[in-house]
Amino acid sequence: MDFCLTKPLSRIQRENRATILEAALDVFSAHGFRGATLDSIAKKSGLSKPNILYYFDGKKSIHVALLSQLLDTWLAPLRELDSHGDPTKELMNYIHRKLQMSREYPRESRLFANEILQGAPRIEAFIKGELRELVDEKTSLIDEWMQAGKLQKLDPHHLIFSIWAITQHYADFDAQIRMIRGSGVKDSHEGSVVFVETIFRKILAN
Amino acid sequence: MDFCLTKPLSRIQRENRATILEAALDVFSAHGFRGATLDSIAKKSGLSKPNILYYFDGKKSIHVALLSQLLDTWLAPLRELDSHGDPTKELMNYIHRKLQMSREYPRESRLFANEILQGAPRIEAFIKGELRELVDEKTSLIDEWMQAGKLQKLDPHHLIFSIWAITQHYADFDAQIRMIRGSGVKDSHEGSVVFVETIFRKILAN
DNA sequence: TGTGAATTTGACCACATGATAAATTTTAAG
DNA sequence: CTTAAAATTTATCATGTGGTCAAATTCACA
Repeated sequence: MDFCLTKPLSRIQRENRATILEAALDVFSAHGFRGATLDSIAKKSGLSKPNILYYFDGKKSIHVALLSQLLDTWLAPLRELDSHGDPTKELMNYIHRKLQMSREYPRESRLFANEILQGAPRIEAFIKGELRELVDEKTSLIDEWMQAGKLQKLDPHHLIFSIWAITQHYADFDAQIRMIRGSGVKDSHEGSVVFVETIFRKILAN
Repeated sequence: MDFCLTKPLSRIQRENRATILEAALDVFSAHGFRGATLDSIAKKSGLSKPNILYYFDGKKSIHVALLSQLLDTWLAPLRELDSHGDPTKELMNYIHRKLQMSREYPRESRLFANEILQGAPRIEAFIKGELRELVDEKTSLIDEWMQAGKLQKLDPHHLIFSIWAITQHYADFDAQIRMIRGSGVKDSHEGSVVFVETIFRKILAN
């Protein structure tokens, strides 16, 4: 069994698929695709290995399900960049939402990072298609704002890359950050919000 | 055989160990530790699998050799941050060198990223020790500069993290960047240098 | 409660992969 | 050249892992 276009899922199907995906997200984000094993997913989910393969067509199928689930939510914040809003406010809002996603969904961020690190073999079509289109659209908008003198003139592609870089860094390199700052830091999240807010306001200011 | 503290290496030993490490860097950086196989390293290096195990104690041993080789060069730029130099110039120089390393050694960057993504299991001691000490030292220096009014006041830890985030992003997420910008970009490197230079000058300006 | 469908399990299998041993070839010093 | 050490290969092993299958169990509904 796998995705089912014809029949609605039963209660058990919905619950168990969700359980499996939850466990798989843990395992894939922590060990990468090759490092993840069906056994570890089975153990973490509390289901037997054959039972997992009853709900998904295979290891790849679970991975794909996780990725496509992720990609949907990944695009949302950028999509909401509104051409009618105030440029700085719109971009700062985007940055905040991206940072928030890194905090709330670090596993998803690492899953994505793992995939890109390895050359994005399984989501190449998505990046070259949907994502690229969206980025093209939004960089055009940002460029208009810049040409209109409402933002500092910069390469809008690099601006977006830098937003991704910094916000995702807090999720992807969390282990390093924690080891370097040690336990002597009170509110690690608030500090990053303030810092990111500060530097991007400066970067965008005309 | 593995590292040899007692005897100097023969010519063949030096050459073959270098050949193996070169091939292994390709494989480990592209597929992560678990995704890398001795067979693929053997194939890429042109040596037989048992021959590889004649030069290294095992897969782990090759990986450790690569990491420790990497960590040495990784610290160098930050170490050179000079307390007697001009603060802005020193930091901009550090940023440039870090960006240059991402361009010249993208495989090393990805090897490192892979390791951190998975919780840095093999270099925890290095990060909590040597790296953390160095970062503490340099953040203190940067903080002095800030308190002396020579730089914009910011959390120096976050400043360093943001430098790492942006510079390494160009190596680690290269696949994504290329797919999004497509083939219609002439000098992709020069653009990133200009952008990074611009935003960090602004960030640091008082 | 009875019945067929849905779900779960235990026992496997085939293959990839890290690693070893012994035999063979190559290297280099005398 | 000789010859012992170094280097390389062939054959092989043990284990982990993705995946299958038929039997057993549970579930949902009349």
